[in-house]
Amino acid sequence: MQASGRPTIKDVAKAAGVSPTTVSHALNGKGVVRQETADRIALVAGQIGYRPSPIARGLQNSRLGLLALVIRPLRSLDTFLPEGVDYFLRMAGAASLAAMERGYSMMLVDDPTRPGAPLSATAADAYIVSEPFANDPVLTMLSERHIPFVSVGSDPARRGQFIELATRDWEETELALDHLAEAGAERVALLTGTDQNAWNRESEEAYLAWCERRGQTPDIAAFPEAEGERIGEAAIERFFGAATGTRPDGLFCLTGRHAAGLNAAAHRHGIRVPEDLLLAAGSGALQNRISQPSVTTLDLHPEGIAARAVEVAVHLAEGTPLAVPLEVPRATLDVRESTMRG
Amino acid sequence: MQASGRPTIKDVAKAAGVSPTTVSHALNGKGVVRQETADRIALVAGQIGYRPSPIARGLQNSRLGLLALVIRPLRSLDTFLPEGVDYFLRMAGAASLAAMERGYSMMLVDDPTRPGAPLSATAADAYIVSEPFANDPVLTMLSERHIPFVSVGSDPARRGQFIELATRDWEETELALDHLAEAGAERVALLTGTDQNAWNRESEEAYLAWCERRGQTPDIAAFPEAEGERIGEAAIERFFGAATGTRPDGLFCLTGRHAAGLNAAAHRHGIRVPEDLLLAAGSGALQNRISQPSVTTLDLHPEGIAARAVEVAVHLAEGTPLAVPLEVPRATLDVRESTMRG
DNA sequence: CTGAAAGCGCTTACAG
DNA sequence: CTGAAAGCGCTTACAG
Repeated sequence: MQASGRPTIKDVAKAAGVSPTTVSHALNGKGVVRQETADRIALVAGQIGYRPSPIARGLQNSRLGLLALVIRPLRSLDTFLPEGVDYFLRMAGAASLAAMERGYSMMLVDDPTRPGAPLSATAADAYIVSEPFANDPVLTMLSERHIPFVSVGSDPARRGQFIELATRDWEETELALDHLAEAGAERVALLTGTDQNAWNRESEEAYLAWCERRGQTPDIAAFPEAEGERIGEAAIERFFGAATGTRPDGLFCLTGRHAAGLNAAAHRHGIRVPEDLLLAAGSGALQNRISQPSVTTLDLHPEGIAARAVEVAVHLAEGTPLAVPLEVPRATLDVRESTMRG
Repeated sequence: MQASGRPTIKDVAKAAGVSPTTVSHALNGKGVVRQETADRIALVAGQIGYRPSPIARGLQNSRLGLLALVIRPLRSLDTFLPEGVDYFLRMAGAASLAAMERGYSMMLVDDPTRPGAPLSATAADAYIVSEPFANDPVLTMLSERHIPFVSVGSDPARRGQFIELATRDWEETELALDHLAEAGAERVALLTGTDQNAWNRESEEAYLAWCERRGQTPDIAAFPEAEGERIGEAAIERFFGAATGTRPDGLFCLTGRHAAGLNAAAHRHGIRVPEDLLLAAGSGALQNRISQPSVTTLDLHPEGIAARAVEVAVHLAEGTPLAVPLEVPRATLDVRESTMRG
């Protein structure tokens, strides 16, 4: 008996009058065991409630069939509530399913670098780190410990240093900006977040380049992701307040929650969407689909991203070569009322 | 060196010219090691990229600090998409956070009874099984293998046989039905799901008892959970079609997705909510909050349920007594336009 | 202060 | 067909 009271393979062996080796063989269908013996062992094992320890088994090849997903932005979002974090929830769910399909379990881990982190936090065979921050300590730690990982979106301070699933932040931003221009916007502003990740940084770079090409003066404001829809009033003040010079007639919000807040605040201030302001959001949330007016968003296809990330993680865990192209599926644009004039 | 190429404690010992024991002591701050030696060991360990194997460590006390959440209804929902499954996503997110706070990781597991299930699927220290089906094989398996678990909502065929967090399906149904009656409904119908779980069963029982008390003829229809909003037309036909005798003027839908579909379909058929039909849903989804008209829902407080379930699971994992009351927080009613006349 | 030995619960060559 | 032995990578009394 184990300390915890759980019967071990020895207990089964004793009870069945055989050796542990034979129990192992019988229960795993390996080696050669007389049918009669195998049956008896199975019976006895069932009777005394034996279950093989996955930990002891995992010790042989030091693999548990466990993947871990670390969604970094959740740190600053400070919530798992679904409003506006559709993207991450869809990603977590899809990643769990994709892992299951490949014979792995998926663990959601907050921050494995935390001092009090449980044993399991570092026990995964491979890690997926979504949207790491600049010089992200999680990547540093995984790298130092030689734990395989793939990041979704690069660490903006260490591009290309690790295995990363390239996101298409740049082209996605252009997709949205071009759409706003085609819809009739002359002066497009950018509302970004304050997290130091690739999504924010590259989108901003892409926006600046886009403005330069069009000969437009850039107009950027950053608000904390965690504020979500609450930024509405402040953002209206920033872009349309008395102190403002040229007002934008198009706005690209990098997050759906910011867009939702701005959409509602615009209505309160008599700024009509889409007549006065064409509005689009980077990562769509359910409320953007349902709001009045509904808001045009990018669909980044987090399910596709998750599936790809899991595929890579499994290859890393098993040490097989990465035949996979290290990029995510292309985003699509869901055009809605906020960018449809007339 | 390990087979996988990962350095082991022996490698560190060799490189530092000490015994594995001393390495263990030094790295874990146990025993007594001269500062000088400890420093050297730390340095060498860093250099060769040593990381202690959580699996080997876990073997000592056969605990990994890992909890698992099995959300049974996801099987039939067949999706992790957020629409209308707010409840489970909020639950999964909150459970992950609650686990982290208590020094555990949380694993989302599909079905540990599956033949191909990974080692990790059965490696958790304790399991939380949400809304088990009747005679749920997952509960049977966990029970047979003496793996600690708590079910959220009972297995309707085996009530009270296992450790379960009692849900308040009965009183929650009454809360919604009473509200519909107070709002002016004379003939309240019930739209339930087809899953064989406690939520569906007990709600139906509560509804029948409620009808009996009020002297009202019960009117129940069941539609598959997986159909979600697509049930709209069929449900309208069922309750308001030509073949229907007495039409209901109040309707309680057990799921938010069903309610959303019905709400939209009612509008298309000229059935006004709330004027002609008072509508309430059992487990609210975001779209119920945002739809036109918005729909009154119960808030089951999945975060509270998750926190409680994790608390119980941790006690089970650690073998400490359950001082916790085995019941979930009381649901509240979010009254919205669909039940507000005038 | 340091290390040899036993042990955690399994699996796997290998010998009988 | 069955079992003794070694080993997976650690930790932990215990002896020196």
